[in-house]
Amino acid sequence: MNYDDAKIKFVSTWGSLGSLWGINKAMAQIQALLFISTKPLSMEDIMEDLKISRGNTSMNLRQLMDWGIVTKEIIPGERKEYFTTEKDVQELARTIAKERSRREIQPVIKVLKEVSSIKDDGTEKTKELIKQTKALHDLTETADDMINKLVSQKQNWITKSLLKLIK
Amino acid sequence: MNYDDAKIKFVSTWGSLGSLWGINKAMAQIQALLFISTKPLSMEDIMEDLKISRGNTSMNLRQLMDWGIVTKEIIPGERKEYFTTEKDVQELARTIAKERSRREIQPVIKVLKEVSSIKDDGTEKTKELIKQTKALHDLTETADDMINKLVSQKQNWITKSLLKLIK
DNA sequence: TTAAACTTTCAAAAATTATTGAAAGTTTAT
DNA sequence: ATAAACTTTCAATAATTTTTGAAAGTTTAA
Repeated sequence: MNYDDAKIKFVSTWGSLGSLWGINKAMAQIQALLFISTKPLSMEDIMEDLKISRGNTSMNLRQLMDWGIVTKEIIPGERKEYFTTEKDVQELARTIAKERSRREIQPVIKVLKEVSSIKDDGTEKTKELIKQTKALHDLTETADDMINKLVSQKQNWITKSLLKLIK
Repeated sequence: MNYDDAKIKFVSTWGSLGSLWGINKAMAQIQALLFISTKPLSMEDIMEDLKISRGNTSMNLRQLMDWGIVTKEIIPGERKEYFTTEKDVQELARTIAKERSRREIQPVIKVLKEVSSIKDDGTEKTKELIKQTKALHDLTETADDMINKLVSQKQNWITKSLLKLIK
């Protein structure tokens, strides 16, 4: 496989993985493109490479900046804006995990807490609802905590030794 | 909040969380309904409760069974089929993590391995592609491993002590 | 202040994904 | 073998999400 094929394969695979971390295809592809680029890219560059419209590029770049994954790079003397993505995978993972937690997991935890706190009226179905949503609440909270803590270890050694521990 | 409101809130929240674990709304809602039900439910019951069509119910129940989360329950003397879901959250999480890994993460790991193994032709861009996809490959593999291992601990104490370790 | 270079916005169109419902299929009882 | 009770399938439709492209907006240079 040559460079161009590998690049296309990587960008499209990473794009389709977007759903896994809750973003759309174009957004994931733009990030992928920046991730393997040796230099900042302009909107032109991205549109051309991914064959997507200017509007689409603009909107998705904005979202990526909202996520804190992509930053605008001002190149002195240049009129155009250039973009780069976080190049360190650990840091990237940390940012994504944090954002997903904030955007999606926290609100669910809140609802689960609410629902599992309703008054026990003594009926079997109420008892079951409370019991099951409480269990889900605990699990979700623990998992969220763990992901955030693991992923925020900047040094990799802790992760590695943890992995050994649980093997 | 009374039982009915709590139930509706839980089912719809869990449904919208479907995207987080990669399944559609109806599928997640059916699972939610079964999760808090004190007894197995028939297709009729589910259709009526969620106000969805017979076809939709049938297809999504099938998918839930494919995931290994829902099982058919035969009730002696009854003609209808009844359904239940895994009631233990730890086991549920284990099953979901395993399936997602198999369906989505493994194929990506495979592509990352492929792409990061292309021949280094000495150019800067090729070096960058190889370096970055390799880093992503390692991260993805480690994360996948970790999630699977953590989640497959049936006893909760390990999880708890791990959490303490990394706090 | 003007105009060129560039970016953002957003209504409309296209693409994708989910849902319906009725016909076809299956199982069970008699 | 028949019919009733039930489930599955799938083409058509509906809902949702993504993308486009052109007009409006912004910034910079002269």
